Amino acid sequence: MTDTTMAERPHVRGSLNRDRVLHGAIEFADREGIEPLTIRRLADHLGVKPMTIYHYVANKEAIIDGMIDLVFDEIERPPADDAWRTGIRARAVSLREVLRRHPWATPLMESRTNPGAGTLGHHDALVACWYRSGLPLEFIAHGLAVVDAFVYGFAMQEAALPFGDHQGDLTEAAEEIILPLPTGDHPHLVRFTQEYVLQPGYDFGRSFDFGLDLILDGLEAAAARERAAGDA
Amino acid sequence: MTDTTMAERPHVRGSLNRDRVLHGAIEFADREGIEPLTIRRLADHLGVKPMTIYHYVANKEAIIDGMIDLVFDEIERPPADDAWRTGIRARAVSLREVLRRHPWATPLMESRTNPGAGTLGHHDALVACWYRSGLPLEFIAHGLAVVDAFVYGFAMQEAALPFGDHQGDLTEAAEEIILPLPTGDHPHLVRFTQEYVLQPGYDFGRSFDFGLDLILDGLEAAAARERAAGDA
DNA sequence: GACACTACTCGTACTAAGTACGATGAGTCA
DNA sequence: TGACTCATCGTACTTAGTACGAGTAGTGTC
Repeated sequence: MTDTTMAERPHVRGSLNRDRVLHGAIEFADREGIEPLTIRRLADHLGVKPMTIYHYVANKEAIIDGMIDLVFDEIERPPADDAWRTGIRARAVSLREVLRRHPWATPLMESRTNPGAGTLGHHDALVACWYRSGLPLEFIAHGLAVVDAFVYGFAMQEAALPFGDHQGDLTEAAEEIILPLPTGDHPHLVRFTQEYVLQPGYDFGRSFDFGLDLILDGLEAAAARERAAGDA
Repeated sequence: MTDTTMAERPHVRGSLNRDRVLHGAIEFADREGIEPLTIRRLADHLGVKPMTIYHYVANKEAIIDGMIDLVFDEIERPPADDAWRTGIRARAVSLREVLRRHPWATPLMESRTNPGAGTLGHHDALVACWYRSGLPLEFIAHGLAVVDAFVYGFAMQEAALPFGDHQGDLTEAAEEIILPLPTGDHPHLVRFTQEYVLQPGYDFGRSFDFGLDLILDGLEAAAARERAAGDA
C-alpha cells in the first residue's frame, strides 16, 4: 500500500493560517465538545503537528478568544431600519440559533476579557438598536440585561439536554436518570417527567418563543407606562 | 525553629471525610475559581497529600458533582404553604444569591449528569411549588424554563463582571476594555459605557428585580388569560 | 503487652496536556 | 548556486489526574 493517506503525508506548506486554525477548532468543538479540544487533537484535525499551531496563535487562550469572536460574528445584527422590537427579537432568535450550533460557546460568550472585532461590532450594533428605541436609558440597560440573560440562560439549559435535543435521546435520558430513583422520593419530579416530558410531542424549545415574547411584551408595556407617567 | 507549622506537620488521621473534601473544594473555588482547582492544590488547602483525597472521592468529576450538589442544597426551597408566585420568587432570589457566592458554579448547575440528593430534592420542591399553582401543565413547563433561564443567564452575566461586582473594579475594567478602542469604532458601545455604566450609582444587579418581576407579571397575566379563555 | 487487622495516608510513577526552544527544510530571490 | 526567510516540526520540560501498592496509626483480641 502506498502511503497516500492524508494523515500520513506531511502537511502542505502554506495551506494553514490563523483563520483555518480557528475554524478547525470550532468544527472540532461542535463535534466533540470543548473539553476534548486539545492542541494535539486540533493539530491532528488540521493534519499538522502540535507545535505548528503556535505559529498562528499565541496560546490556547488565544484560540478560545478567536473562536468566540467568530461565533459572535455569526449572530445576525439588528438591522438599522427596523423597529426596536423587531430588531431585538430577530437578534435574540439568531443568538439562540448560533448557540445551538455551538453549545460549547454559551458559558464563554460573556466571560472572555479579550473581545475581538466580532464581539465588539456585535455589541455595538445591539446597543445601537436599543438606543434607536428612544426608551429611557435605564430601560435600555434593563432590556439589554434581561433579554440576554434569558437567551443565554435558555441556551445553557438547551445545551444541557442530552445530545440531539430531539426526542429519543431525551426520552432515554429522562428514563435513565429520573425514573429509576429511590421509589417514592421526588414524586413531583417523577410526575412531571411522566406527565409532560415523556409525552409524544414534547419540545423544550417551545418555551423559547413563549419566554422571549413575554419579556418583550413586558418591556413594551413598562416603557409605555413610563412614557405615560412622564407626559402627565 | 521547631517545625510546628501546620503545613509541615503530617495531617492528623481521621480528621478528613468526604464532606470536608467537598467543602474545602468549594471554599477554594470561591476564592480562586474553578480552573485553578486541582487535586494537588486542593490537597494543600486541606493540609494533606494529593492521593489522600482519592480515599474519599472516586475522581475529580465526582468532586465537581459533589460540589454542585452542595450548592443546590444551599438554595432556599419554595415553602409548601405560600402562593406559587411568592415561593417561586423567593427561590429565584435565593438561587441568584447562591450563584453570587459561587460564581464558578453557574455554568455547571444544569449540565451535570449525576444529580445527587441536593439537586433532586431541590428540583422536586420546585416542581411541587409550580404544581400547587394549579396552572395548566404547559404553563408550568414554560414557567420553569423561563424563570430558570433568566436567573441562570443573569448569574452568568454577573459572574462575568470583573471581581467584586462592586464599583471600582468595574469602572477600571470598563475604562480599560471599552474606552481605549480604535477611535470612532463602536460609538454606541462607548456612549453607553460613558453615559450609563460609568455613572456613579450604576449597579448591574438592579436589572435582576426588574426582570424577575417582569417575567412573573407576564406569567400571571398569561395564566389569567388562559383561565378566562377556558371558562368561556 | 504482643500481635494482627483495618482504615487511612502517602510515595512513586505513568499518562496526557500546554508549550519553550531551537533545528530542519522548502521556497524564493539575488 | 548560495543565502535568507519562515512555516513546520522534534525534543523535552512542567503541571495535572490518578493507578498501584507500601507504610503506619489506631483498635480490638488473647
